[in-house]
Amino acid sequence: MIHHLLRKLRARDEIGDLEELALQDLAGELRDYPADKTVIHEGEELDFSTLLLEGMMCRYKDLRDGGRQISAIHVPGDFLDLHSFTLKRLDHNVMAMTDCKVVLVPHERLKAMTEQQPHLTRLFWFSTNLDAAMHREWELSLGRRSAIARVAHLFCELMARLEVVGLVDGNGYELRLTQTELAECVGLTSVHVNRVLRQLRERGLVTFRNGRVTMLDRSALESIAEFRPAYLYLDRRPL
Amino acid sequence: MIHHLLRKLRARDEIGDLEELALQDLAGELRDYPADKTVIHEGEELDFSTLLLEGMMCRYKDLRDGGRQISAIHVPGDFLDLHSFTLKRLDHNVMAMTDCKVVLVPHERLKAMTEQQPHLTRLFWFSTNLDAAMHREWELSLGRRSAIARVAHLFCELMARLEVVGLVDGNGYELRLTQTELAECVGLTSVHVNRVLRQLRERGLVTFRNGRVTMLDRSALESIAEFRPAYLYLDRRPL
DNA sequence: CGAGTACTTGACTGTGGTCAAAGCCAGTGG
DNA sequence: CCACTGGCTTTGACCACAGTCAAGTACTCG
Repeated sequence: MIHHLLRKLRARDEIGDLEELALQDLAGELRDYPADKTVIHEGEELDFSTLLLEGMMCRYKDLRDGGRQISAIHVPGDFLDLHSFTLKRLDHNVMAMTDCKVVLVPHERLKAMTEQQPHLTRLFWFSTNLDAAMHREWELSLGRRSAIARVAHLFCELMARLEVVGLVDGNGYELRLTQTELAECVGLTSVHVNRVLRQLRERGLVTFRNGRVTMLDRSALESIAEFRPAYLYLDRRPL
Repeated sequence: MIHHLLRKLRARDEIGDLEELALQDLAGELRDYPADKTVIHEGEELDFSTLLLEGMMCRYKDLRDGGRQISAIHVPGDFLDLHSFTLKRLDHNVMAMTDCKVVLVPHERLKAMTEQQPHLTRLFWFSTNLDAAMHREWELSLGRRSAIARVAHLFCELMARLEVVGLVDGNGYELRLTQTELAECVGLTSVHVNRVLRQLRERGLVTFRNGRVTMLDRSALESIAEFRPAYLYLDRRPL
């Protein structure tokens, strides 16, 4: 069940058999969420964290005028809100972008883990720091990249992250988002995202159709995005 | 010496006397950095984290075309790179924006802390999660707020954070940044930041002159910024 | 007092936003 | 089987916010 999480963690450090058992013991209630359901609301008190098993989810914040910014996309193996363990409530909403399966991890069990498993604790800490690193890269996109580079960068990031958990097939991956949701990730309007997607297609770089991203020329795409995956920390360094 | 850090942590949770001693024992070498010095370079291997004692520092990333995005500003009491404890190297640069005093904390000692002090470990984990929360709020600014709201929001955030560590005097605070640096925080050009600052001044909201921010009408400023400080987690919740 | 840096302002430009209409497609029900 | 619905995508015309370029001003510091 926690197979994707294990893949994600083992891409970064060794995990012993006993630790694997300890991880399995964290798992609590299983839940299914339908697409478009907001499952955690800003400010709500939480006593569990949520591990995504299947599907894609996102975190977002709204502005008074209806503007919405998605601050992170999550793929299987990601915790959506591991940070709620120390923050106790969230500063953002969490939504299922597709039908999803998740498993809840009570904060009690996480607390016990911090008392008994310092190495796993450091790995979980790493995992929230990795989220922060992705936030920083998105800040760079939102603040300084052109529209086309922002969209290209998002496609490159998701390709790299989905490779880690084995969800890339062939030269692309499933991505069941609307253009409006894409726009909410990259700080553009859906109209402009549509124009950018056409450009990317016409220049033979990527296509995004029928809920699938297909890389036509990955290295050219990474080049216009200035995608340098170092911020994803994809190598093994013992913690 | 770690007085600002203690204020910052005690704003969020109780810290016992023994824990205070343990925190003091973390401190290693003291250093002074001059303004504008980049003190940590992207990718560099690190075996210590840096606690800021005096002055202001920032983290930033560059793009090929010379574009620069500042992803975080740090004030006294902040760790600049506590996340390097689990990440081992950084995905961004760190620069002193003013003359600064810092103290280095060897990762070895942090590791020992994770083995012996689960409560402090959770507090430090909290602290990196707080950084991530600020990143998310900046993503919202960069992606969706208007130019004037972005600048207003930054001024409001710094006011709130400096209050915590006692560095607000009267109705404002010292902020020795150039307009270009401000622009690099909010994803605008320095020319446009200049125009926005004039507007803020003429509308009687804030002034930013001679390295000082002066709030003329704080609540109006917070309103146009849509500043809601919940994301700073300024209340006490036991970890 | 001169050099260098930061700030200020104006004229012009361009990227991306807004508004609106039409097309497309899957799902539903008659 | 087809008409209808509603959500998503596509396109065009026009607009505006913020960028660019350039010149001039104000301060500091040496």
